Amino acid sequence: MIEVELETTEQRILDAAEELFYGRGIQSVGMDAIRTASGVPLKRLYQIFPSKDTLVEAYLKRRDARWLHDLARYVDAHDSPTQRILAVFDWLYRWFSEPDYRGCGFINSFGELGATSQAVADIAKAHKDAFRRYLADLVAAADAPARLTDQLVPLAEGAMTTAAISGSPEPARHAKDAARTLLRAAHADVVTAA
Amino acid sequence: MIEVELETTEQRILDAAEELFYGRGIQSVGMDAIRTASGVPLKRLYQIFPSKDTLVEAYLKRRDARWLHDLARYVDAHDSPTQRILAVFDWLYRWFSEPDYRGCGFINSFGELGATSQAVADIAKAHKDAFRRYLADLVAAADAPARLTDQLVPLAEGAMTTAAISGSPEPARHAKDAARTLLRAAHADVVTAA
DNA sequence: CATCCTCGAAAACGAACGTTCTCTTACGGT
DNA sequence: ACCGTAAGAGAACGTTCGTTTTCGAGGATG
Repeated sequence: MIEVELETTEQRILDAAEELFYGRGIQSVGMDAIRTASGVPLKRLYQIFPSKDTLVEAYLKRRDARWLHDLARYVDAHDSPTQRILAVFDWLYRWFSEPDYRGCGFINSFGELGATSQAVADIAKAHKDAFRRYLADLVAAADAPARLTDQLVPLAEGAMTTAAISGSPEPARHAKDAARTLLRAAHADVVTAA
Repeated sequence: MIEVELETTEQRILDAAEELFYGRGIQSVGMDAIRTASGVPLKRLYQIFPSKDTLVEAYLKRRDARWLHDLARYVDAHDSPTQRILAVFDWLYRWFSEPDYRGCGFINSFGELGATSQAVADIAKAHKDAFRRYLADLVAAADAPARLTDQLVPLAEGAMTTAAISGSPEPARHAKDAARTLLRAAHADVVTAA
C-alpha cells in the first residue's frame, strides 16, 4: 500500500513534469510549476527527486522508454517487412498530428542543455542510438542493405523538426514517400548485385 | 567615424552573443557572460540592445542571413543543376565538421524558446521557410518535380540534428546518398511521365 | 583652469529560481 | 486519551539573472 502510493506520487510528478518540460522547455519550467501541476508538495517532491536535474533525467528516461515502446507497438501491427518500415512514418504522422506536438523532446533537450549537462547529452544520444538500432532491425528484416538505415534516420529526424517548426504533420508523408523510393532503390541494388 | 565605431561595437556584441548563445543555449547564457566575452560594458550593451530579447532576435536574424548567404556562395561554385543540389549536402558536411558544431541554431532556439517566445518561433519558421524556398529553386532549376523539395528538406534537417547528437559529420554523406537516389528517381518519373 | 559631458567598471536592485525549513494538522500504536 | 511521527502548505533562504544606477575618470570646450 505504501509502495503503491509512492509509485503513484512519482507517476503524478513525472506526468506533470513531462507535460511541462516537453511543452515549454526545461529551463522555462520552475519546480513550483511542477508542484502546482502535480499537486505534490515540494517536500515530498524533493524526497522522491532530490534535485531538478534528477527529475529532468527521470523525465527523459521514461519518455525514451515509452516512445520506443509505442512506436514498436504500432509497427508490430504490420506484417510485411517493407510495410513495417513505412509504418514508422505513419506513426510519426499520427504523433505530429497531436495538438500539442512540439518536436522531439530529446532533440529539444539536447539543444537546450546538451552543452551544459553531460547527463542530458548522454540520454539524448542513447535515445537516438536506440531509435537507429530499431530502424536497423527493420531494415535487416526487409533484406535491405544496412546503408538504407543511414538514409532513413535523417529522414525521420528531419520530419520531426520540420513538422514542429512548420506546425504541420505533412513532413511525415513526404518523408514516407522518400523512404518508399529509397527502399525500392536499395532493393533494386541488391537484385542488380545478385 | 562615430557610426563606424557603433557598428563595430554592435558587431562585437553580436559576435560574442552568437558564440555563447549557439554554443551553450540561450537561457544558459547571462548578459554578464556576453559583457565579459565582448568587452562591452553593460551600459553600452543595453543602449544598443535594450533587452536580452532584442539581442536574441538580432543574433538569430544575423545568423539566418549569413547562413543562407554562405550556403548560396558554396553552391554557386557548381554549375550543373543536379550538382548544385548535391552541393548543399557537401556544404552541410563541412559545417558539421567544425569543431564546435552543435546543431542548427534555429532548431535549438525553437526547442528552447519557441513555446515561450512568439518572436523566436517566428524567426525559426522564417529561416526554415527561406531554406525551403532556396532548395525549391535548386530543384526547379534541375527540372525535377516540386515534390522532391519536400523530400530533401527533412533529409537536410535530419542530417543536422543527427550530426549534432551523434557528434559525427557522416549523416551529411548519408543524406547526400539518399538525395542522389531521390534525384534520380524523380528524374526517372518525369521521363516516364513524358 | 573650471565645467560639462561621456563613458567604462562595477555595485545595486527586484524578480525568479532551486532548495530548505517551519508550522500546523492528522493519524497510529499503546 | 496521549504522544511520536509523518505530511501538507507555504514561507524563507541564498543564489542567479536581467536591468538600472552609481561613481569616478578622462576629454573637449569656454
